[in-house]
Amino acid sequence: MGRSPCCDKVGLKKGPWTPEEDQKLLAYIEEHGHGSWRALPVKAGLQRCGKSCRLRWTNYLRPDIKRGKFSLQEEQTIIQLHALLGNRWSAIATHLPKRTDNEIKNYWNTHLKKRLAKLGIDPVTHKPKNDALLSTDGQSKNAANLSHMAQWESARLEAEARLVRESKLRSHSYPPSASTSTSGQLVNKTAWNGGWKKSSEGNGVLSTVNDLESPTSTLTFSETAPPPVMSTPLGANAMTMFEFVGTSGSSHEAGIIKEEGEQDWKGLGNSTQLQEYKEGIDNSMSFTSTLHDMTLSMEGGWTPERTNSGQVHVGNVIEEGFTSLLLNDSGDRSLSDNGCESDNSGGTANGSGSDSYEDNKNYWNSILHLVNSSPSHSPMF
DNA sequence: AACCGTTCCAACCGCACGCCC
DNA sequence: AGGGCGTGCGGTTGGAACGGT
Repeated sequence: MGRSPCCDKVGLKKGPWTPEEDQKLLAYIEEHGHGSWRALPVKAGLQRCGKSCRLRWTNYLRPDIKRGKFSLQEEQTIIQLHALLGNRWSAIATHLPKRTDNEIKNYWNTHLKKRLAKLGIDPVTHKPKNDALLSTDGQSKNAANLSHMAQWESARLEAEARLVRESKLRSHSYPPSASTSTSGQLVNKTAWNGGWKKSSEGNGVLSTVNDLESPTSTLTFSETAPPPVMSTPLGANAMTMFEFVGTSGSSHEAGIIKEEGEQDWKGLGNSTQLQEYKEGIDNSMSFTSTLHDMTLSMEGGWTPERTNSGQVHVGNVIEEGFTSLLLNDSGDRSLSDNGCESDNSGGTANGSGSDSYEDNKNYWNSILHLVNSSPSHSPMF
């Protein structure tokens, strides 16, 4: 199909946005909605191309954006989803409410990719770089099965992400929230695009409101109404998976956000916890899965756990398990050539191949569990 | 203090795709 | 059917911030 240049570049400003520009853009969108992005700059009195305005809005000024450090849970969600979806940042972003694809992409490239690499896990394939262990007997076949399943799930998620985007476009009931701009401004709005209205900071300078919740503490998922489409019997639980992400509750107030989270990663890894993780999944987690008809039989007990209860409990079990798995090799520890295989099981530290295999299996287990739980947990389902 | 290398992220660029005429 | 338009998406980059020497 034809492609037109994004805009007439002559005379248009590029580079960082100034507070004044932000203000103009916000004021216009709050009053009129964005409408046609191409037409917006002229109407809003901005010397920018529409694309730049759209980006500034979607990645920064939009009120329903959570900024600040990623929580441990968010990190893990990103890693798990990346294992399934690859660099489909927008699809991943649909699972992380209030995070933009750009932010997730940046975070992946600057933090998570390196961390996985450090662990000896290929950030592209999410397999151990030393893949010899997987190349034998039925394991490669299992990997192929998983890969096939991931592709299938990926396609499904993509379609569903589209649906959610469409439904979001139709939805216009946003609650009050705050967002920050680069200049440190805080903007406080109550409506957007038919629903948003500026909350009367009449002086033209959007005010700093000290008592606003910090960006990382404003995430409450009741704010985002489930899309009208694709309701599930578990609709009310749709947010379960993310409920603890960035809430003002324990994790945030306890400072368990990224930097501290990294410490967490370091502190959690040991074989006992790995075992607890496995047991925890067996005992505590139940899934309603769109994949439940697919049997994935991995050697060594790789079986999808599922009950018929329809109840979903995704909590710290999987988080900690995944954390343990990754953190055995994270942080300050220098990795030898055998990378994750050296002592992934923490306390055991025997570097046996079977441990590596077990850990890799658990790594993928955790990912599979995420997939299993996603359809009924994520905001879009 | 000055310099230099690294990290991080906001913003840009170009392609792809869907919709409409 | 095919072309134009609008927008979404993912890759890349520029420069500020930071840390080390």
